[in-house]
Amino acid sequence: MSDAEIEASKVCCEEHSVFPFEQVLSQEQAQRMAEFFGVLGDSNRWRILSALALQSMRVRDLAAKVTMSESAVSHQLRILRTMRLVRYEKQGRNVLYSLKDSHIFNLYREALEHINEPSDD
Amino acid sequence: MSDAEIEASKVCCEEHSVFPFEQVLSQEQAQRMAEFFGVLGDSNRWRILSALALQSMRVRDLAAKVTMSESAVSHQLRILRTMRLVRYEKQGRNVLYSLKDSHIFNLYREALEHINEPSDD
DNA sequence: TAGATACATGAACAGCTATTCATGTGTTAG
DNA sequence: CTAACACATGAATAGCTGTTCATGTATCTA
Repeated sequence: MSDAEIEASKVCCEEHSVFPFEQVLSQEQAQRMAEFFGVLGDSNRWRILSALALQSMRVRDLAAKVTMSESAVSHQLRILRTMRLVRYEKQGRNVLYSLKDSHIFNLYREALEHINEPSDD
Repeated sequence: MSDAEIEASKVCCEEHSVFPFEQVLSQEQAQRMAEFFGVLGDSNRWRILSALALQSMRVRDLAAKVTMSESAVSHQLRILRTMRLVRYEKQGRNVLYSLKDSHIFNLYREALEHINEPSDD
């Protein structure tokens, strides 16, 4: 491992405690955050995302997997697509949906860590 | 930097791509996630959190800072307290609120990274 | 071409949420 | 003790959200 790589690793880790706020978020910034996290504020969307994390799927199979109507799933996928959380790929009359990137994993783990943290009161 | 520290750095960084889902989230797991992220799905709560990130504050000052009524802020702080995102500290007839841990920073940065990511369509 | 299949979408409605307003509780100052 | 202050909280209401149901569009099959 080169000195440069070691430095890179160090920065990578320290990055997690970099203070991200310089002032109170503006209405617009706060709104953008809220819209994004709001999408993650629905249990059925989490079931859909976790299903797609395991395997890319058609709408029909996805609906069966998470026990929702195809219509409901389709509506939700539209929202997830708007937030660029899932990828859309038309294949004949089917549509294959898949997870777009790994940010959702990091968010999930971070949240889980927070939820499982001891009370400390 | 010792070899051990270098290894630690490496693990820290690689951790970010560890696959967290073994199967579709259960209704209960999904519900827990949704409840947590739902709290982050409100722009006023983000403004409150960002204000507290800059400085611990009384309810009254916080309300002024984010231009909300004291009552509205108090209601929101209750929700943030339930999710253990803020710390409550009574000081006479004032109450000092502060950010509880740094998870919120990581979530914020992760979200921002996602939001700012190029479309790639 | 006709019918079936896969998915999307608009409207409507039920349930949830965040604010306001009124009021309650505990603390400090006069 | 009394008034003012800081904050919390319950009820009510307006606005938002997610589902269902009906319908639309595109694709494949017979």
